Amino acid sequence: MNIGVAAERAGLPPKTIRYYEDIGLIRPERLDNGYRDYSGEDVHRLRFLQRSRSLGFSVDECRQLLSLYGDEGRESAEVKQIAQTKLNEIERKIAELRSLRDVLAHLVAHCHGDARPECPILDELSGEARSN
Amino acid sequence: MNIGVAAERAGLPPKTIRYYEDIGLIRPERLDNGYRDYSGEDVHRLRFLQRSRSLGFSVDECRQLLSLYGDEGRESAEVKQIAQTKLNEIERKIAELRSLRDVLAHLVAHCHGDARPECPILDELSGEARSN
DNA sequence: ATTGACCTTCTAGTGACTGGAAGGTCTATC
DNA sequence: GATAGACCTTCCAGTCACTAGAAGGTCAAT
Repeated sequence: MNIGVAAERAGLPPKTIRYYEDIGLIRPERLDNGYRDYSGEDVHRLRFLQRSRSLGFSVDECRQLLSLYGDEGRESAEVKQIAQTKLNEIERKIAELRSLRDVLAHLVAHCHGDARPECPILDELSGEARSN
Repeated sequence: MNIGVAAERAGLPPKTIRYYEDIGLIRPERLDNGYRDYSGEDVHRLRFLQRSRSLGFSVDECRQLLSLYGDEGRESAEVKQIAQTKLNEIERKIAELRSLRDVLAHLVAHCHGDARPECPILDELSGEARSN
């Protein structure tokens, strides 16, 4: 099938699929006219990629996962390790964003937000914060 | 003062400071030997940038904030608007990451993580998930 | 024959830096 | 005066994961 159909089935834009080919994630057949020809298995792999990317795995992690997926002799421990590491990363990002949010929420709450120039947000950013 | 000293005082790498100059965020004087010469005020602006970047504002938002900071006739409402928008973005990102985390944590919890190849994580990514 | 939708490759741009190369300058020491 | 080392300069390229756009080829239907 053509890239447009494969794209729709995989839930990925054609441009992204060509990019994935560039970086060696998939190798579809080619027709005589030069068009890429995707098999059902190719679409399967593309969906795998779409799902793992949307779960926050990097392209390189997706490459590893895809290779493990195709490896009959894999050990699930290896997959779990990758997922656990990603989970830890996500936890760290959440914690970081939460503390950002707290600081920002505090600043926003203390700014009048009117026509006057006085602004605790700018004061804080400039390092001239009056305590609270 | 030289860029190295300014960098240390602002908490930014020299490379980043040169980049900020490239994109027009600061314009230090130049000495006869071609070296950049940072004033106390320059360092102040750099610290402002360091702080606002670390709070999650994009460089363009920092540019706006910096311009508001230097504008005597600003209205704090405008600053508050920028910060509130950023706050909303951060909230959205947190929510998104939390749902990612939940999915991933669920998968990790259900993977044996041993020497066998069976793996619910891969099953899910491939779309062959057995319910739970 | 022509239209329009599809496909191809290629180049370049995104954001916010970061690394490295090649070379100039300053300060201190020998 | 020579040299070493730490600093400074500019410029180019790379990061990540695409995405936009240009120029052109192919296909199916009218």
